[in-house]
Amino acid sequence: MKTQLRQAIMAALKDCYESGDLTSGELPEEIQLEVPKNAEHGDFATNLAMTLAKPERKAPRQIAELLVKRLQEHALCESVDIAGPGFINFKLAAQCWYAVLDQVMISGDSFGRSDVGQGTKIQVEFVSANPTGPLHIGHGRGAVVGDALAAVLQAAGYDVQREYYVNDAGNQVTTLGRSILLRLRELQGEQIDFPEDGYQAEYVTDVARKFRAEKGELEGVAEAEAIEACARFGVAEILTWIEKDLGEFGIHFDNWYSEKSLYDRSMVDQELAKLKAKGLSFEQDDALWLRTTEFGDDKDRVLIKSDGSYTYFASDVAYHMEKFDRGFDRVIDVWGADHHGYIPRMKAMLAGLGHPPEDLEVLLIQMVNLLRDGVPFTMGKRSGNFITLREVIDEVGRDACRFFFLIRRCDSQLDFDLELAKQQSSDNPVYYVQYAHARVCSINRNAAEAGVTLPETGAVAYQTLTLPEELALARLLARYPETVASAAVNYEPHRVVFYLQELAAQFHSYYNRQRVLVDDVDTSRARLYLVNAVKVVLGNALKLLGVSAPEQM
RNA sequence: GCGCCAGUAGCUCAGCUGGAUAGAGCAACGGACUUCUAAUCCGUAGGCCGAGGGUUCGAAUCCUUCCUGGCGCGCCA
Repeated sequence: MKTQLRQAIMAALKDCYESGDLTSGELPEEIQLEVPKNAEHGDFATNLAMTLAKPERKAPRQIAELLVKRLQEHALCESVDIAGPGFINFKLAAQCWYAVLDQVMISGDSFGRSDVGQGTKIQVEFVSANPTGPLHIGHGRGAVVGDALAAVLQAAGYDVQREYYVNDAGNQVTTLGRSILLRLRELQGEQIDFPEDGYQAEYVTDVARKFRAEKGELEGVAEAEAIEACARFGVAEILTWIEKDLGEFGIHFDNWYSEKSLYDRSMVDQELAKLKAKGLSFEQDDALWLRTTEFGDDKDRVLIKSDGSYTYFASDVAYHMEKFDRGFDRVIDVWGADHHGYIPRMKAMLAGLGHPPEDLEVLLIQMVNLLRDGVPFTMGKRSGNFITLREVIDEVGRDACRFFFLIRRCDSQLDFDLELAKQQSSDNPVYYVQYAHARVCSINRNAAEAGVTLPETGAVAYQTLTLPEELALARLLARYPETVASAAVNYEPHRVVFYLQELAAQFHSYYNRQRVLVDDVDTSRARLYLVNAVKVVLGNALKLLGVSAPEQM
């Protein structure tokens, strides 16, 4: 709708210049159109006059009058008026807006899809929690935001892959192995002095118990070998928990990518060799460093430690280079905000290897402060005092939980009070939106009983719908595709959430003000058409967020 | 000390990349169920957009200096 109008204005303006009606000012390259906050001002507005009228700096009525004449030829505009300092308001003809209803009903599930992504191959890597323990609440936020972002990108025409990076190499895995082994020995009756730096939580004992049941006891096996066996078993076991929890949360990955496999395939050494060949790395104090300062980092970073082992950064270099080798045009990493200090070195590494740093976009997810009755939890994996994602889902419910995580811009912190989320579950915004969907379904059931059928096209609607709130609903529906597109381009899935709440609010308001099923058949059918268009959009948007759209509540 | 993110109604937050009189939801107060689901709606009240300066026709939005809160600044992952 906006695009159509913009094109029409541009064409009209061009006409004006070519015919010599307009001489002052310059033809702008693009017209900015805004939706005025106050609907009385019109459906769209532009500060075009401002641009054109310089240096007079006043709204030229002449331009507006010429424009309206041209636009009326296209039957697009009902009126054009000049308002405020340099503003021209375009009030579109009502049928323009009601035409949207047909678009919605014909497109159905695909209404809202666009091609702004132009098939760009993009990877969203998210969660990627270490497989050393169950997912906790903080992972949940990253999981939902990443998943919804991927869905929004898909809807906007990007070619999207969802990936989970499994950190199955490195110290933390060895620590896990050692912890399991100690618990195993404990189960075998040994007195164990459990170390401070081990994983102390209860689940480690569960893994040990399972290991004992499946693999028996580790008699006469060398310490290092035993730890390795426990570690592998533990990682595999915990990954199944993670996958299951995410699955119940409605999240599925296209690919699980093993860090260990990078080493197994010598990928890390290969990439480090490339860096060396480019003269980007150097040796100092028995360690290998990457000269990231050359590309804007604060200090140089270690790739290989003086004891010969690799840093996490080393495998990340290989991992990210490999992503581009796999053909992705752009790569998004969803990280906890506490990792933000890590971004400069990643960008530096990309720049060093000849990739524009913009190809990597890091989405930082701010902390979730978990509360119960206003009292904050302190969380820490090692101490074992943490709330798992599963517990939260079981307590709050999947739909409410997902919606709650998405309701904010991801770069602001989120207070998550379990008791509040539970107690206020009926006041939760998610039910508000779902209820709107259920209400339309209910109307449909009543319509079927009364023999009122849904019109094939919106023709009836155009003639019958005259109320301002009906027009407002149509206009809001028209905004949905651009909402999704802007959410994708800006990597901000929360925009869809706010749109949904607005749509639900307008629908509820309309529902309370006007009956859909009335004595007059034409009116009933026209309104039925309208509310079913609302239902389609509610359903599409909820699906993007991974929240269910119930038929009844 | 340096860096990143935030600061908008009593509380929790939007504000579409510079536009018109800054918006929702909770909480408060007053109303609406013999009518398609009251998990809803309507109304009232609530503001130095953290503070100062700058950029311009125009700033919550951009630049700058402070203040406050959170998080980072390892040969940890």
